[in-house]
Amino acid sequence: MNVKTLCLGALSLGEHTGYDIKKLFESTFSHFYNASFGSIYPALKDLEKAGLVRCRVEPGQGHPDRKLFSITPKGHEALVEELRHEPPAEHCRSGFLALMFFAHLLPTDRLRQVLDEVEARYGEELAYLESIRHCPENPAGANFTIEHGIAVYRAALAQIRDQRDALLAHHRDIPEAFGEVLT
Amino acid sequence: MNVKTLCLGALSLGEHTGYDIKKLFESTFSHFYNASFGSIYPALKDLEKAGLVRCRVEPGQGHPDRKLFSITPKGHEALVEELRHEPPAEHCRSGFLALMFFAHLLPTDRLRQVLDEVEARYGEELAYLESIRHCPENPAGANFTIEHGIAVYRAALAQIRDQRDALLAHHRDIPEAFGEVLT
DNA sequence: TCGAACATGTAAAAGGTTACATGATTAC
DNA sequence: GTAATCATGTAACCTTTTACATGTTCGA
Repeated sequence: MNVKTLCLGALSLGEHTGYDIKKLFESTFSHFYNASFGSIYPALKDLEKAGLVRCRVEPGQGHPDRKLFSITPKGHEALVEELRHEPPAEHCRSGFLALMFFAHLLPTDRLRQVLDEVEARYGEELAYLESIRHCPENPAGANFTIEHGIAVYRAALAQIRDQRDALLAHHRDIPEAFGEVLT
Repeated sequence: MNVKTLCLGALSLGEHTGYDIKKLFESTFSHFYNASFGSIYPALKDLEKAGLVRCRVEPGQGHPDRKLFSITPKGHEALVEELRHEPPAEHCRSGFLALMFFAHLLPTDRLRQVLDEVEARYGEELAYLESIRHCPENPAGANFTIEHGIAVYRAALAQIRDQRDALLAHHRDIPEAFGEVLT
């Protein structure tokens, strides 16, 4: 799965600008995919060159012309074909868990700060997903991803809240200097 | 967080070869980070050049010499410093949820196959994490990441098992051809 | 008046994967 | 005899991020 396919997928939902698609990545897609302008705009350009999307220009008022992209029949076919063969692979890299793995190397304050930050972030993501769930106009698959996100964030938050106090209580600050102990 | 920092972290646990570190990524780290040989070996080389790790060569029996890397005091300092400043960012891209979002574009058989595949994979990951939990020699942080993984996989599996039948029951195969409906 | 939202785009760099090259040993 | 495990490494490629460039409108 890549940005190009997801842009095509976004356009299968209706006509959108690159800016709109960025907002989609930041909202509905945010718990399972991210993309920056630097990958979205070139993706749209490639898709247009390949004839999978077409573009209609709307004069801009005080900002660049809006380029409204829509999917073509060929694009729809290509999307269906890709979804049929794309393996459900996951590339999850959690800086949070990587940091936690080495908790014994962190100062206590820093450990607390990391836990606070992640708890707050997951809380926000969860609140957002809860605010958009049970939406009748969503296709069934979209609701599945929302429920999945809610289930996962709830479990993650519960685990963090459950373990944080014990973790902090047993935590010892590392000594300031190590000298040549490990030489 | 990147492969270089995690290699340094791996070596903070003891002397290891690049091959060992790869196995660590595939086991203990697998639910929050992945890395291939193509990134591990160059990372180790860079770390050695920077004086953060050193290398001891053990003659190989029927295979290339084993290069045993260990962290230097300077490397330990650099690791602690990086962990202190690295933000707990996450880059999770789930091909599974991306596919599910567009479930209405998938043939029913394919949808079932995706669900089966992911359920099996999560089940294996969960079983693995459950097999290594409560290990006394693990640092507290490592156990935190294991418990976190267990909580998240359990929730994910429960959600999939809870929704899959309803999802499949209401699913309609897409028509074979679209023609010019969207033109 | 200051920042956020709207809107597009490029170029360089970072980071990593995939595929390749090599080859012995061990377990089934 | 065939596949997996052990063991290292490179090079080309791919994808994506980051930083930059530009400029208006609207709300606090």
